[in-house]
Amino acid sequence: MSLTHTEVTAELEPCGKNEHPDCGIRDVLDRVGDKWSVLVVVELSTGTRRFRELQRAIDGISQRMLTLTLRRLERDGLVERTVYPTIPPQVTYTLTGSGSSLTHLVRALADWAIEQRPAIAEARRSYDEANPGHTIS
Amino acid sequence: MSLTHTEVTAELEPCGKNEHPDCGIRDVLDRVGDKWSVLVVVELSTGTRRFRELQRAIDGISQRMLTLTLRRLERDGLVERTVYPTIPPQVTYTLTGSGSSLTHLVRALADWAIEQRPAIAEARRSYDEANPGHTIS
DNA sequence: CCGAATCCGACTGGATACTG
DNA sequence: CAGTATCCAGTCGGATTCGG
Repeated sequence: MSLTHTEVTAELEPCGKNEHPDCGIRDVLDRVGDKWSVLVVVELSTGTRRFRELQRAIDGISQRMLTLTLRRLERDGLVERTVYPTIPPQVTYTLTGSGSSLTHLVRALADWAIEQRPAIAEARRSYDEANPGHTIS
Repeated sequence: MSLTHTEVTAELEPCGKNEHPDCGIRDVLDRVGDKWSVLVVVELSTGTRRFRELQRAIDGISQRMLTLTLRRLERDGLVERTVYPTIPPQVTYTLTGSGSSLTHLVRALADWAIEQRPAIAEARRSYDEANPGHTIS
């Protein structure tokens, strides 16, 4: 549960450097940074959900993306998939230990986003005002 | 600096729900989840950098992506851009207050990634072994 | 050195239809 | 219900070229 921040941070820097093209953290962070993965993890942080429940809860996700996201999370051992051979079939998803450890970070990130949102919105507004027609976003 | 986790977390859940399509946090998290943004922030967490320094430090980034990433970060008020009208031109980038507050989260995320990497790698291995030819990634 | 602009292939992801 | 498969428009991002 405790994230043991100590000493591990020392290994952080070389990850983006030339001398070490890809230390394998990239693909892990990609999972975290994924648009839908975060929302799925947040939704599952409350408890076990079925496929349709997730789709209804997460606005705008297609069944294709939900399937892919869940498969990837399952592959990474963050989500456990349980199939009940009933008719109609019933499948439930729940966070594993690794998955719920991620929840705290996701929440911290969301808190940060909520906290910084006004400042960021204002920064964007003034930037766009100072640079009209500057296509970035 | 303190992230005030209290009470803010309560507003987290509705963000992905149907009743609230997009509460504006999405685009903020998109910035965090961006592949290059994270690396740029990490690199700048050490101190001020010039354009070419960043490009050399971050392996694999094209000048186009570096420019776009820096512009977006600047637009969001996370990075400050300073131009020295010398010849040849010199431009430096440095994290703002908001930017460095993000650093801690990014580090926590990187720590988590490093910590979970072995488990995730093993989970992927066993998953791929159990599901051969199952194109996901 | 620090970019902007254009081209273009590759991948993403939504819509739809179909299976068990 | 819980997926899989196919199609296809939109986007991302690398390579290249040019300018200040």
